[in-house]
Amino acid sequence: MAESAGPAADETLLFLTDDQIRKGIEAMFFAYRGFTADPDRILADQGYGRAHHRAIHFINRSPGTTVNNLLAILGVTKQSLNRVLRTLIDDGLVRSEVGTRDRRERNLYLTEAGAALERELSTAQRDRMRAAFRQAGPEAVAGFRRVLEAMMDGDMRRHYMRFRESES
Amino acid sequence: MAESAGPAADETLLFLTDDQIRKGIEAMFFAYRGFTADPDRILADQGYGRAHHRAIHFINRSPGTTVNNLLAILGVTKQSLNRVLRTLIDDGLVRSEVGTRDRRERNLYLTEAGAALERELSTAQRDRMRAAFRQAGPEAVAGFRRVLEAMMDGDMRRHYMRFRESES
DNA sequence: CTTGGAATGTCAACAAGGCTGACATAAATT
DNA sequence: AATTTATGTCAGCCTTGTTGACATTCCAAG
Repeated sequence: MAESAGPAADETLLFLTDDQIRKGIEAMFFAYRGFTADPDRILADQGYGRAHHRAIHFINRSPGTTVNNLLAILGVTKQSLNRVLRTLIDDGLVRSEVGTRDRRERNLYLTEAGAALERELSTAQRDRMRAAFRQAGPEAVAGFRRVLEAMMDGDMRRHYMRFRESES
Repeated sequence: MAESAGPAADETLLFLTDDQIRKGIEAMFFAYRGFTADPDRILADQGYGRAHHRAIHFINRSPGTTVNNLLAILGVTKQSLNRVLRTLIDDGLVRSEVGTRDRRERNLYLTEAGAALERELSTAQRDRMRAAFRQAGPEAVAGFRRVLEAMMDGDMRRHYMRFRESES
């Protein structure tokens, strides 16, 4: 188009200037701190960390999931996950059952105590998210999700979408 | 209101259901991985980590900033920041000047090499962010920012806003 | 002007949680 | 029977968070 560099084009693409993008980057950085702040506090009290939260969250989301599945979602090594999982199992928050279909697999479930901690963590995190959602309004929330989905890596989007469907 | 639990209310508040919120939480988790993936790869090649990226980013954003200022923004202990800063200074990416007004302070600047790495990192990160922004559209971007701003802790929002103003 | 406290930065040591590599075991598959 | 797959474990490394101890510098109260 002849006037693609004209003022009209500049105006419609203002959200793509380096400055706008940089603001988006910092927004992401600062918001993620807030996003994890409340669970982090609770976890610190119990001697756990963010890694434990992630494991608990995804075991709760899909009870009976296997170690391998969890590895793919969390994107860490089995050694790293194993250390976290071991403490959760030893502390009686997670139950690991030998798979029935394939007995090499371990199916992971939250125990009652694990579910209790999960509720405590997700309540804190949801409260903040809910407040942010309410304050921003429904259309902002839709935009928020659209941008985040476009920002994911393909693999991660697959895991995200699979969940969205299963819970539609 | 009498009909606050009626179907109309349910519909307008659908974005506040536990399910919607949980999707927001997972979107945040998966998107943050994508957000840091590209810089992480570059940094790993050079033997640096995310902490170095953060320091470089904020020194670039406000040249001459003090260590104390950086501490407040990054939300880590001075000892932790110092280690990262030390390697950056030793490697000639950051210059630390004794403050003129107050000689206890150190004013931090990127060297030419530091600025070059900063450009490499921010280009990678901006490219992904720009693609996500373009794909989602301007209204989604506005919503994205509104939700993220509402999600920040007060302190962090202050740091975020201060920057937004200074770069208006 | 001196002295005590506050601010700032550095050094040392430790912990969490990533990583790699090597290896064992059991079960499924070919 | 041999191979592949899923899982677990040991050992060791790195980054990046933490505390504690300490040096330097500034400022303000006496």
